[in-house]
Amino acid sequence: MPPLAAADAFLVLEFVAGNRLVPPPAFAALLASLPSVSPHTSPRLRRGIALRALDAVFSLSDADAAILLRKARAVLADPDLASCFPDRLTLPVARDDEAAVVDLKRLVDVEWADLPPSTLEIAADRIAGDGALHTWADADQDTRKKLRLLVGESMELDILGKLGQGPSKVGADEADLTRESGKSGHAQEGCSTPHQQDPAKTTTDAPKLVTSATIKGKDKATSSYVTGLVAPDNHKTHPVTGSKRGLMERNRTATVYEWDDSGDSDHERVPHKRQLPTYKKKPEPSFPHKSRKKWSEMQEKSLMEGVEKYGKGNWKEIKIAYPDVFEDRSTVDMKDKFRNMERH
DNA sequence: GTAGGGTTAATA
DNA sequence: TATTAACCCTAC
Repeated sequence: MPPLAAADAFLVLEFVAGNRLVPPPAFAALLASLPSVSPHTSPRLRRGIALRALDAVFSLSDADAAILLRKARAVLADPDLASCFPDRLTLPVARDDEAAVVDLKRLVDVEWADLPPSTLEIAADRIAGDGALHTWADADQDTRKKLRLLVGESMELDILGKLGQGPSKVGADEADLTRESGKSGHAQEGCSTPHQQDPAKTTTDAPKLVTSATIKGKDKATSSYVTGLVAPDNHKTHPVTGSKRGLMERNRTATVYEWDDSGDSDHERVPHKRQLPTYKKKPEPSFPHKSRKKWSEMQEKSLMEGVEKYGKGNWKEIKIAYPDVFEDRSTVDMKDKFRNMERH
């Protein structure tokens, strides 16, 4: 895989840094494997790294409350963090150290919950979330093609349906889309959302925190740990609709690995001989097969009608002709069903 | 995108 | 256990 461009590395890092579920070793490995993201940093990225530093302090199981407070105080005293937590996140004054630690943990939880969305999440929201209608309405033919690749046909159907532009405009029906080509496309602008950058800061500043030891050796690292997280399988069809899956849709056949962060601290690694963190395979998800759906009388009747009207084998035309009836049936389903019906 | 063989789950 | 409908896989 070619190395990520710095701007793309920023997007990945900014997203992952703010995800508390990503364990420290995985985050450290990601930092090491990505190209330098300087100077593309953001308040979210700095806050994410700062909160990770505090989480690292609280993860010290063998330290008593006084030690935890001292370490947390050191993190909060870092000048780089002052701008991250202007108001709420200050060392609480409590009756004793243990109570203060509890209070601080609670404040850290609140800060995690209040992290602003990442640039990637904002972009995703614009093409498939709350902002999707506006984006799709403004998109021209070419832009919609790109958007379709990202969200998948079923999501596109949903969005166009809400726009009142029926399902016949989707997919192969390029003629309809062509009629709209006069409009100018703005959707892609969403992908170039300002990165909330602070040009004065660089990521070489932020990692002065607890994670600094893991960041120092990052320049020459080439391992791409994240590539093993999810297996791309987007050439397959959608498990329910039969349509092509979008890049943003969950792939039920993907294998998911979890980082095992037990006893693996980065500073223990030998320079230039980086150790891959161990990982364990997650149990299979609980949906091994698409649940069997019996064909309704309406579906059977419409299928027969469609075959009479459009001819056997023109499953796609029939599906388009009865969008509501065959919403949850793929053309393969329809072919199989008709074959079954023919046997009687 | 479609056809046809194979597999699996539900039902008698 | 046999049958059948629904679903999957692969070649074209």
